[in-house]
Amino acid sequence: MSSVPHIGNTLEFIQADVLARHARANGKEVFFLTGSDEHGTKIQKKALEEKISPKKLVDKISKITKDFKKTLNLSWDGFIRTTDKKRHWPGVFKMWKQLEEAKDIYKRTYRGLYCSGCETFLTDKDIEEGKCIIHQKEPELVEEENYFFRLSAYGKTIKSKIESGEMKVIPQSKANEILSLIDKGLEDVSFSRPKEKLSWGIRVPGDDSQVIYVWADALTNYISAIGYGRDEKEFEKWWPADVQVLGKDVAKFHVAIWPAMLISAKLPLPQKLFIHGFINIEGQKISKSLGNVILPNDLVDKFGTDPVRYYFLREISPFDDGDYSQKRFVERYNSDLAKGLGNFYARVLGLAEKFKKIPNNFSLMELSIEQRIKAVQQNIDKQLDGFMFNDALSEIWSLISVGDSYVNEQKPWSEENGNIKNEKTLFNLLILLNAIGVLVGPFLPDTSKKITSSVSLKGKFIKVKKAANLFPRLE
RNA sequence: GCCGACGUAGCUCAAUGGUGGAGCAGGGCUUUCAUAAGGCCAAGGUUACAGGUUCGACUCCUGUCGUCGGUACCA
Repeated sequence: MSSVPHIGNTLEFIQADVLARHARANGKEVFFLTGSDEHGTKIQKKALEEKISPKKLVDKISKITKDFKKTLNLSWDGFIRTTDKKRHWPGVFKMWKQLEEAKDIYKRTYRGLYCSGCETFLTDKDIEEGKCIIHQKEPELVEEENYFFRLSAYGKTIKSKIESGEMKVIPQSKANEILSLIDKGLEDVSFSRPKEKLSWGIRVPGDDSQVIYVWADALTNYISAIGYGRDEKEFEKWWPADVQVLGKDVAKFHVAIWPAMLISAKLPLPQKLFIHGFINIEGQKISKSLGNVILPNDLVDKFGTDPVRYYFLREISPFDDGDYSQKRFVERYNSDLAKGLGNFYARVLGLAEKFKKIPNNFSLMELSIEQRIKAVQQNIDKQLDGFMFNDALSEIWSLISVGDSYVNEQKPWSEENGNIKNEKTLFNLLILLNAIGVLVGPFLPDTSKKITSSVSLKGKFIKVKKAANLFPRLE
């Protein structure tokens, strides 16, 4: 990333975090990795514009990105920077060597139309009537020596891995886009640049005049971070990844180049690639020129971490582009969080606090409620397996409706019921509330903690302690 | 241009070829334990449009219109 991540870039952090927390809750050992790609032309250019060194620039961006861990309450286990010479570079060198050994790296003259304004080679769509669209200048024919990666050799294999489900690409529509590219035939890709053109990067092993092109460098982060090239035991423990979460803009690189590199290096492929869409703001694309960029911190300061997580998981469709709208946010917040979960919490605990002692006796459990909780649990597993964060959440919310209806039916505030009946009602409500608190954990970690620590199921009697309103209503 | 996806209630989205559903918003009724919260009920649709296949089409086929992607060195 060449600038500070906005809410569009942070969606995947939240999604990946839910997957990691959910897997941990199911007893799996998890390594949740993220990081920042810090090399490449864009960084070099941006640094020049800001009149600071590339190192200073990436330090700044990386620090801000790392702060999201706290802002968004993320649970990553590792954060890799591609400028990290100790942890990342050995993996890149090893990968390069493997590709060379497989004879998939070769030197070739690249001939292209170069625009000195853009400081890059132009493609057909950058050129109109022989001139660069941006600079209205005729590009010059430039030749340079590059190392190339034999991507063309791997199209067929990648296709079969996708079609057989060995590497699942979700959603299918994105898989199809790549498959049609493969059918047209993949071309070899340039994997290095002369250092005069691009100095900010990792030098090609054994050839000091060339710098490794950003994709070859950056994609390797997934394995360098977990030990490839420096701690093989650790690497084998974690690779292959169960899932990689990525944005649609980088789908092509992850679904074509990355698997090709892995196959060439004789490494297993990630099992799933989940590709999310983009976020619009009030129906418009995020763009600096429109000035509609929203930073995650702005939202969190205003609404809190869990509500922000909730909105993006519940309101944004996991596979298509989504929209952030202030109005929708407030609607969601009030209906689901304040009047839904927050009110249910206050309602149940308020009732419970009026009773001196609620026996902690599971024989009081209503079968229908118990079964409903179990069903929701299973459905969440299923929904998250398919990355349907929104549907998983509405499963949990259906339990709140069950609870609210149950309160209305049983009227546990009425003394006419007698103590025994009311105790049973409260027992069921507290079990239900606690279950909701647990289930909501991967999505809303803070809220989960607040709920579960309000209900203590340890002794002979249930102890309750009502905290402040979870989600004060917004006007 | 070529390839592909999509178009369903005001909004966000569901519906193996077999009576088009849910949540939210808006409307009515109702409860009082709770954050002027909860519950219940009704309403809301020519499934973009026009044809076709079929006993039967949101679903399959063709065309039109509209929206959005992909079209390789843009993190």
